[in-house]
Amino acid sequence: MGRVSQAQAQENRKRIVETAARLFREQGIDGVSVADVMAEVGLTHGGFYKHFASKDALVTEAVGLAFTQAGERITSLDRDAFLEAYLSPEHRDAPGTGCPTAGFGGDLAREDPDNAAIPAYAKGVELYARQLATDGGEDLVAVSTLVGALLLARATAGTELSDRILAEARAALM
Amino acid sequence: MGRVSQAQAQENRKRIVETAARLFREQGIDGVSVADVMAEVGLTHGGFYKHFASKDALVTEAVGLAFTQAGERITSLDRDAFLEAYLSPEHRDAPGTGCPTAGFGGDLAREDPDNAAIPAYAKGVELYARQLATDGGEDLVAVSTLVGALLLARATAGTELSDRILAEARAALM
DNA sequence: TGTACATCAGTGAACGCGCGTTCACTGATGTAC
DNA sequence: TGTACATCAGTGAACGCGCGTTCACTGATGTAC
Repeated sequence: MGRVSQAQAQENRKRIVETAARLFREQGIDGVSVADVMAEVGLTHGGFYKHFASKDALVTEAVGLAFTQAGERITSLDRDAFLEAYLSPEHRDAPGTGCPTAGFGGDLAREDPDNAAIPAYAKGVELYARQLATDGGEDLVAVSTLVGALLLARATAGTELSDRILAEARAALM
Repeated sequence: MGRVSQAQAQENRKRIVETAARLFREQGIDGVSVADVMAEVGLTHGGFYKHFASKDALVTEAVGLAFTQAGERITSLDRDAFLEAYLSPEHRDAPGTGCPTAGFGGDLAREDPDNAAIPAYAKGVELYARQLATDGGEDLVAVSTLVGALLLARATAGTELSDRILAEARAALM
C-alpha cells in the first residue's frame, strides 16, 4: 500500500491511540508490543514511527485519552450510579474500557515522577476525587477505596473473595 | 566453581527467593529477569534451573514468602501503629520490602485465576482484612482503602497530591 | 482542467538486544567400601 | 580412617524468540504550473 490521504492518516493515528488505550489496560503496558497494537488496528508495525517518536510517546497519549474518555463518562452519572457501575463484576472483568486509574496504576506506580504520563494520571485522580466528594471538595479516601477494591477484586477474580470485596465496598460507600 | 555443599545450596536457594520477593515488588515481575535475580544473589543465571522449574515457579514462591514475612510484621503491631507505618511516605518509597498486596497487585490483577500465585495473594488479603477489623471479622473495605491509597501515592510520587492521599487515608482510618 | 513531479503513509525485511531456557562441562561434595 | 567414584550446584556459551526501532522501497495523494 502506498500513500494514504491525510484524513485517512489522521483516522489511523486516532485508532492507534484508542486501541493502545484499551490493550494497555487489558494486558499491561509491557504486555503489549507496538506490533500488537498495529496489528489490532489492521496495519503493519513499520508505519508506527510515522505517527509517534517512540512507544513511550504512545503510552503518554493513550493514558491521556483513557482519562479524557473516563472523565466524560463519570460526569454523566450521579454519584450512586457511578459507584454501582464502578464496583460491578462487569467493570472488574472489562479492564480495557474501564477505570484508567486502576488500569494503569500498577504500571505507573513504578515509573519515575518525571514520566510524561504522570500529570494526566494525577489530574485523573483529582477528577475522580471531585466527582465522589459530597461537599464540593475532593474525596481522595473514596477514590483510594474504589481503586483498591477494583484492584483486589481483579487480582482475586474467580474466587468467592472477589465478589465480596466489591459488595462490601459498595455497601460502605453508598 | 564446582559443586557446593547441600547446606550452601539450600542457603543459595533461599536467597534467590528472598531477592526475587524484593526485586519483583520494586520493578515488577516482568521488569526483573532471572539473570537479574541471580546476579543480585552473586551467582550466574545458568544454575537457576537447578533450583526452580521456571521463572513462574519462582514468582509463586516469592509471592508466598513476601506474604509470610508481611504477616509476621503485621501481627506484631497494633492497629494504629500498623496504619501509621502503612500510610507513611517511607512505605510508599520502599516497595521492595513493603506490602505485597500493593506490590504484586498490579501484576497479578492481569493473571488468570488459575495462576499458582493467586491463592497466596487471596490469603494475604484476608489476613490484612482480619488484622484491620475491630470486631473480629474481616474489614475488606479498609484493606481496599489502604492498598488503593498506597498505589495512588506511588503512581503520583513526587507531586503534592501523593502526600495528601496518604494523610487523608490515615485521618479516615485512625 | 490536465499534466508532471514531489511528498509521505504504509510495507516488510532487518538491526541489535535482552529474555527464558538448555546444555556440555567443571570440580568440590557426598558416599560406598 | 582412607581411597575411589558417583553426584550435582554452579558456570558460561548458546538456543530460539519477541522486543523497540530503523530503513529502503512503494505508489497513491497532494501540489505547482
